[in-house]
Amino acid sequence: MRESDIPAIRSLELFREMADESFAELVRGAYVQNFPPNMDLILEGDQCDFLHIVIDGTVELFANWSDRETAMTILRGGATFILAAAIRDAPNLMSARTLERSRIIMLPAEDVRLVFEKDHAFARAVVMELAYCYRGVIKGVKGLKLRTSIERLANYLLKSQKKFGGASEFSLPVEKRRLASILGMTPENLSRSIKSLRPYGVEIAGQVVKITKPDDLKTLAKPTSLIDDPRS
Amino acid sequence: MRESDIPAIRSLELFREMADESFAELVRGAYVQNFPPNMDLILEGDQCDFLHIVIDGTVELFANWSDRETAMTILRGGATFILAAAIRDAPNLMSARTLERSRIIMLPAEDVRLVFEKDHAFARAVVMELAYCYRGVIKGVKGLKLRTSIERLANYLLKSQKKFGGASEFSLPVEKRRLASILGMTPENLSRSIKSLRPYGVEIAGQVVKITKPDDLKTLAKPTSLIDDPRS
DNA sequence: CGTCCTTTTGAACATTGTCAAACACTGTGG
DNA sequence: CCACAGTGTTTGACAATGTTCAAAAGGACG
Repeated sequence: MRESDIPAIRSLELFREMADESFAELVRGAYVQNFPPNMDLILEGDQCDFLHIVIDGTVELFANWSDRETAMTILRGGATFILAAAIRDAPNLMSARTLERSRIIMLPAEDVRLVFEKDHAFARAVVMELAYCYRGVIKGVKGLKLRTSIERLANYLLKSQKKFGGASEFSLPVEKRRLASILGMTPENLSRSIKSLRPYGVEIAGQVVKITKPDDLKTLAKPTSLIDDPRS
Repeated sequence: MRESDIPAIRSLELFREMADESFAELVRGAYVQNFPPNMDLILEGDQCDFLHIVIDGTVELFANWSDRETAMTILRGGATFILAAAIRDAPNLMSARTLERSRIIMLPAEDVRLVFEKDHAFARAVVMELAYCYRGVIKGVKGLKLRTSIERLANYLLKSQKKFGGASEFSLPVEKRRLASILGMTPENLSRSIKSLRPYGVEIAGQVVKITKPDDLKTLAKPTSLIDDPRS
């Protein structure tokens, strides 16, 4: 790995508070690598040898069963993946692939477990991160089980809008067919759901989203911090 | 709390390895309480003051949104709940109620965070437990998104059978309408799904399940350790 | 310019949910 | 012990939601 990567890594929440010595130990065995788009990184069921962290780019976590596939989540800079598997030394429950050209850190899972034992600050950061991920998945399940697909889409749009600073026009950060899978529907169904949001001031042309009646959309979406707030 | 509770608590995985001193500190502020059935324990959105652990009985975690409700999971002896919220000092994402008369430990969340800082063995146990819960939820999402309701039911039955030592006849440990909610369907739909499993050797009368053609059922259910194995 | 992939559209179909009513089970109080 | 209320379960008819398949339209890229 390059020397120049180190400051960026160190400034990630997971590593920010830990002792220099422990950080050095972690970094010693680490790889940093660039991957092209659409590259498989890990395979569901494989043993988990490395904790992965996205520095730059986009990674999709997905899962398969019986010839079906579903997108579980999409990760961008700063996100960790397969932390739980690395900690428990258990097989991965999800596969991962890059969607764009991506830069990724790989920390040997064994080093992670070792440093976890020694360094309190790191242990705390790991627990915080894991609890954060857990809560993220719980929110996802609540959305899936309590909302219709149109409601999920409406809330997704409002959340995206917030991420883009509340602008009334922004660009979808994901392909529609992946978005459909994330939201738990087929691409065809997403296409129709988008149309059915038109009376609520949603216009989507290509990747460009325009929300002209945010209050109407919110009335339909009924967002709540207990499902839709990524922090909290 | 009673002195007589202490050995049972100590033997839980979460506390087994920790120092006597730390354990004493945790137990000092703890409550142990019996609750009648159908008692609300915590409410979604509330601040999380106590880590809860089920000693005996049954607890349902559930969530609400917009006049709808869904069962998230059902917990029995030994299970912790709202660990993630306690660790992060964040609002609960789920509500909890007893289903049967239940005995429950409540540890002040602040004590948990304090002892986590001091005691390595406890910190490790917390991370392990959290990673375990995380993986459990991920498996749940995979089931929801990759399987039809009949497939979920089939796998649920096979899992239950395994829990009962593989007996061809056993008794449902949950009310059907709750099971329906756990599996992500309506009670009516569960009732019909049960019928549609009859050709696969499933007979359910009241709470009594009989599985006469396990191989046929498995062919339909296609269970996999990456979704259906509670450990791993 | 053509090829490949995504997106959209339409029509048929399958699955799941809703509503209303009947039925079964449980526990209570007469 | 029985009648009864209350709750959970099942059934039927129907509506809503979501999927599948096929085909056309639109974009990206060599």
